[in-house]
Amino acid sequence: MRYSRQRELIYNIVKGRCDHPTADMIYASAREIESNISLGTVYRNLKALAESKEIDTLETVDNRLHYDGNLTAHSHFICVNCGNIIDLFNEIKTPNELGDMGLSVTQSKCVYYGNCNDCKDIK
Amino acid sequence: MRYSRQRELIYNIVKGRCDHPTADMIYASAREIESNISLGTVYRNLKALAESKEIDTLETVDNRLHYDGNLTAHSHFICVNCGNIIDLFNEIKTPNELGDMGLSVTQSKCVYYGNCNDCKDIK
DNA sequence: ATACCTGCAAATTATTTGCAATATA
DNA sequence: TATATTGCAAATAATTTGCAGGTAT
Repeated sequence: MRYSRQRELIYNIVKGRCDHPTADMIYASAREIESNISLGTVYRNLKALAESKEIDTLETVDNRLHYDGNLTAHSHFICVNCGNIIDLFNEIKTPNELGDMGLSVTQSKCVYYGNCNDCKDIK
Repeated sequence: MRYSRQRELIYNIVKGRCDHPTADMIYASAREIESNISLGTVYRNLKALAESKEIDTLETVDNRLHYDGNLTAHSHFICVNCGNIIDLFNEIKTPNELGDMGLSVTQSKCVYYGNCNDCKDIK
């Protein structure tokens, strides 16, 4: 991967914020600094950065991909009312522990990724 | 919600299969029985059934919403190579336990849903 | 009879891609 | 110089929606 000013900007934006922005949010931020950066470039670089594991992705019910600059292991709480996404560090897991933070959990979804038995030897 | 033959069909399709079909897969199944059911009807009813908690949704990296007829608490394993989605029951959680099933875990994503502090009193 | 629900097709939204020009190594 | 990357605009893919007619209660 060759260096590009645009990719570095996008990387820094994602790394520098604590919310979990979508591509268009990152595009808006980027244009404040690089006024003619294109949306295609933002999408292309977000995808490249995610593939090279420099940033992480978060899939939500709103059907838009969210990006996360924090690569340390953590979970997320998503408010079904306002859509706010809250980071959960320190192995906070039980509904009771989350309740103590003011978060009433109604549902949880846990997804593991990796290679299944059939694809064990591939890549 | 009023009864409709189409919704009952869609509901039965989602409940009756163990994979985690997308809207177009459900549409294809539905058309085998109800040959002129429309894609819009499938989308509308899947959304309605998910909102009324009769079926569940599963968000994946492929950016298509998957549906799950199994409402019992369980997690999922998604193969990053073939995209196959495997149900994980019985509180199987650690990478070691998953390894024993032939699943090599490289990543996990856990998302909790509910109301945040600001939205506590809403609905 | 009153809405809810449908099929259809067009609209919307998110994301991807082809291309000619530009920038990096 | 070779080719990765860009901006732009058009294409694609998933999902939603407006509407006129059909259907459940």
